[in-house]
Amino acid sequence: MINMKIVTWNVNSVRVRLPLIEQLIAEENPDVILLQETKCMNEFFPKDFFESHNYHLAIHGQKTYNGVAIISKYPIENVKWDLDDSTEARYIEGFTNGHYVVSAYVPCGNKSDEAYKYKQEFLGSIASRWKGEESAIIGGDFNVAMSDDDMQTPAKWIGSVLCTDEVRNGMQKVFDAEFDDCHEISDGKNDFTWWDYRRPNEGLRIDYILSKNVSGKLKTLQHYRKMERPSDHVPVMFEI
DNA sequence: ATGGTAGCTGCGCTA
Repeated sequence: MINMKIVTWNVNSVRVRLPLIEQLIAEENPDVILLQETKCMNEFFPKDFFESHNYHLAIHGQKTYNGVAIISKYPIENVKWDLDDSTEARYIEGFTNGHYVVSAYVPCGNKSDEAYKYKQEFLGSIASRWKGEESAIIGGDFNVAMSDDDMQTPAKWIGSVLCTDEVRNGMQKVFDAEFDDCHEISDGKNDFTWWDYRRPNEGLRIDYILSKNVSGKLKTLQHYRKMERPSDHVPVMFEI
């Protein structure tokens, strides 16, 4: 029996993506939606839209860049976004319908040496935050492809900050905090979650839903890539 | 071969 549906989605602007978010709600009726790259300050977040669909909100926005949110059919308690002392809005956690949930937007890390360093620190901070907790569900854009199976064209990505040994080790620290990658490859390398708008045949799996002490089934909603004005990421859904 | 697109912003930055 399914008792909870959780979707994570890097929408690349929540306001531009509202029509597709509305379709997601109509098709899947998720209990929880974890958003990344909302790209707007809290005062401009489309609260009325979500509330009219009977959702509660916990938002952590920022002008132009980043921005994360937890959208839930249930009240959201113990909301926190101070994972570290950064001014970048990349993290939010809350407790809803009996579960700790997290929406995380890990830095890409290709902007500068500092950004790359911060990517490692950010992954370490997530691992530290949840290491001792009994149960949690983290959805997000981790900007890490863990293996060649997560890459449509591995040779094109050699040396990329999305798949260096260092960032893979950083991501491994999160797994080592007793999180499971719920993903199962069904029929080959076909479960990518992101494509650069300029390179439509070089997909990567960099969006994950990780859980500890919660079992469920993961599904990548590929058809959201073929719609009008798609995000560069597709939604990933976890059914408990 | 080092381009290309998208979003937000304001003629550049980030991905």
